[in-house]
Amino acid sequence: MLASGDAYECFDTPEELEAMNAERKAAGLPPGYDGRGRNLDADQRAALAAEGRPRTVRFRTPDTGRSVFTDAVRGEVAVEWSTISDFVIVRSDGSPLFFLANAVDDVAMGITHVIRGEDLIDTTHRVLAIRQALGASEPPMYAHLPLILQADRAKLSKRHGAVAVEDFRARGILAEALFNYLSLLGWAPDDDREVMSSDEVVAAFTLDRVTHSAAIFDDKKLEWMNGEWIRRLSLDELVARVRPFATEGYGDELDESILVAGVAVGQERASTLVSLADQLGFLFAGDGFTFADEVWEKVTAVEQPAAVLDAVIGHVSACEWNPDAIGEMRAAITDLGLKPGKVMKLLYVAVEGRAAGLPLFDSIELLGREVSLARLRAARDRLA
RNA sequence: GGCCCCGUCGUCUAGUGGCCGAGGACGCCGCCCUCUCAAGGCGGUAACGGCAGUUCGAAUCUGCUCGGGGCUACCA
Repeated sequence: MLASGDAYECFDTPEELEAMNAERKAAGLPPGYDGRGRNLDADQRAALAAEGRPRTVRFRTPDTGRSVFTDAVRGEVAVEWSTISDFVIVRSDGSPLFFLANAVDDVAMGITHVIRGEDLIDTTHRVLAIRQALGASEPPMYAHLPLILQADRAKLSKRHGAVAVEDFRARGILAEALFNYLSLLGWAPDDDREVMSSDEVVAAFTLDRVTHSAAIFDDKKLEWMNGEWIRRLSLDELVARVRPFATEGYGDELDESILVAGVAVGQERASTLVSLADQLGFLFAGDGFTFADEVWEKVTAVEQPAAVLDAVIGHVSACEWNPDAIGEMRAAITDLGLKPGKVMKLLYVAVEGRAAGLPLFDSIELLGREVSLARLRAARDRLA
């Protein structure tokens, strides 16, 4: 490109370029290279190089005409060459800039389709010009996808929120859900489907249905979708996904049957693996079990809390051992003239340590009669 | 500042001149179910940025305007 004149050597110092842009700004001109190094002859270049000045290579952009390419999602995209000044393609340390590397790499690898973010749409003109100067034929098909923005409409950045897949994984988001959610940002199938597997998305995807405007990332919808996927997983699969979080929180020696049973109960409503694992805590607390102090006052501020606990203790110590039979405790509560729903939170705190968690009757069954009674009695003692 | 891209409910979107007095989903609100709730059921709230024009007819076409984003580096 140097030989053909498509590119030329420059010897400007950073200070000079800075001064040039300051001047242009002061004169009301847009920033950009003024082409001062364009017409140096060989002797001048040699002299400047001899001075020890930094050497860069700039691409010579046309002074007139337009650059046009057809984007698979946006159609024809054009820009006047006069608005693009000569740009650097080789740094003073000899390394190539993105535009050059991009063009060369795509040509070398025979790339046929370039599908990327809309933030690169303007650079396409430069890359295309370099390809042409390189003598490459048949430019690839370009498709620029809309950007994903944060709630404040700013570009998603590492400084705000989770943007790395590891962060989503750590939050207990399933890969299936993240893929599914992301695929629906800037694209939609021609029917009403939303919860789709990657195979279904791949089968339905076409570039012409890609949206044109940027999309804002909605965590709420992601979590909803994650819940949908948690419900779709087989129990074995879900247990495998939850296990790491459970062992991290409750130790490596977890009772497998309890874990499986707990996950089965939690699968119905959980929205993330983390929240599901979190709800399992009371099953593995052992002697370290404690009530949530912050809610104790509130849940005990009901009618006859002591009588309720006594009645439930009585029922649990004698009933058959299955959720339905354990659930008969409601009758015992009703006998006291109380509505079960009104005092149930007290029992949740007593058994699970918190006012809301896995369904109580299943939880008591999993915990076993002995442990359940011990916890109920501990709550009763604390009341007194 | 210049250039480029974009503009339908709070959010993701369907919609390509009449089927739209705008559909779905998340969220939110209410009710129901109910042992808590994060699940489920039912219902509701809520949008074509604005102004001109083209047309018998515009969310859909054109212009202007306003708004948002991107690029404009010896970042990628």
